[in-house]
Amino acid sequence: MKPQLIIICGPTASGKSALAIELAKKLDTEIISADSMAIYKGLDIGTAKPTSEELSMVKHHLIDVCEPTDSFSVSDFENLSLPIIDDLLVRGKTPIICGGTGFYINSILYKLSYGGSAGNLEVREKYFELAKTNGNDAVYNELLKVDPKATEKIHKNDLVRVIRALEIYYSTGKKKSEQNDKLVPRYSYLAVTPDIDRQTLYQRIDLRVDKMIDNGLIAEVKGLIDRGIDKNYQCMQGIGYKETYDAIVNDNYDELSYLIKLNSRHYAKRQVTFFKKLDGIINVSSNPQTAVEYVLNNF
RNA sequence: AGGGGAGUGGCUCAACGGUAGAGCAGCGGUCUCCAAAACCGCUGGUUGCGUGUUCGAAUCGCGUCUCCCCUG
Repeated sequence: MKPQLIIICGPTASGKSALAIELAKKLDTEIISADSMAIYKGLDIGTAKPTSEELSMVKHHLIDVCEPTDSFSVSDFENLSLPIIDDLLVRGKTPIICGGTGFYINSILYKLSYGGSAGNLEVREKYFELAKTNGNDAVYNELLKVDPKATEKIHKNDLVRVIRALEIYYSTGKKKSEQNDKLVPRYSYLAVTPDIDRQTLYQRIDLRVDKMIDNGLIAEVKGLIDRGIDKNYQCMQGIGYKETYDAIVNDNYDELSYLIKLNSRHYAKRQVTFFKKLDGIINVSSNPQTAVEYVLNNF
């Protein structure tokens, strides 16, 4: 029985895209990008988007779907990706999900309730303010009052999650800890990740970052700044973007390359950790040709 | 060559007589609407080398090596 989806995930610079494109050509299908930064128009160099040539060879979805001024969240991703997947399935094609944002991939695989509410900016701001004036513990104590059980799984310093739990409570009247989602995949899938040793991966990251800078990353970020995009916009949180933004503002580029490489390494490490837990994930060769063969044989 | 300063974990530094601490890096992990985000944990050092003083030295003395600055 053929799996419904092929998932290609893994750390940044591991060769996911090349594998996805090769595979899509062989299977005559389309790619759905699961990348929280490639969704933005105008963020091209720093996100290592597929080239226009690659994009013309294989249809890619969920790249360049919003403006740099937009906010975007998992549920946006979920809402956009599911119909595309279903459409491809109806057309008899196997969707290839390719990306490094594990959280987004999870939103395809599992029907999660996400607390049943979107981000509540009012509550969010209020408690961030409280944290600033009275410390993280003060916010944590608030959560202890309304949803003590949620507190067991959230570290008190993890402000984002502590506050999110509060948002859920004050938006819906229900507790985050009462969510009982069953983690049953919506689709059957074959998930693979390129197998690269850490040292090689880091070398590839370094090379890629050098290339980004050579290819005009700074000019790209300057262009965004000229359009009024500042650090408060979500897209400016992307690795490569936030560091370049600071360098431009401070007019000091001494550590730019180092910082982007460093943050990319940390990110890659988190990705590796995240994808380890993906049920049934299979390590495949980091050589695209070999990996393609493997997938075709097991598909 | 003379004078001065510095040598502590991969890096930057702390401790200045009571048998070494931190930040960063590195490694591991968490993840249910900001996820390229946010957060947690762990491993590294017989303090350049030798010798002396002392109950006790990274800390003081002497010697030696290396680096930096100043003078020539």
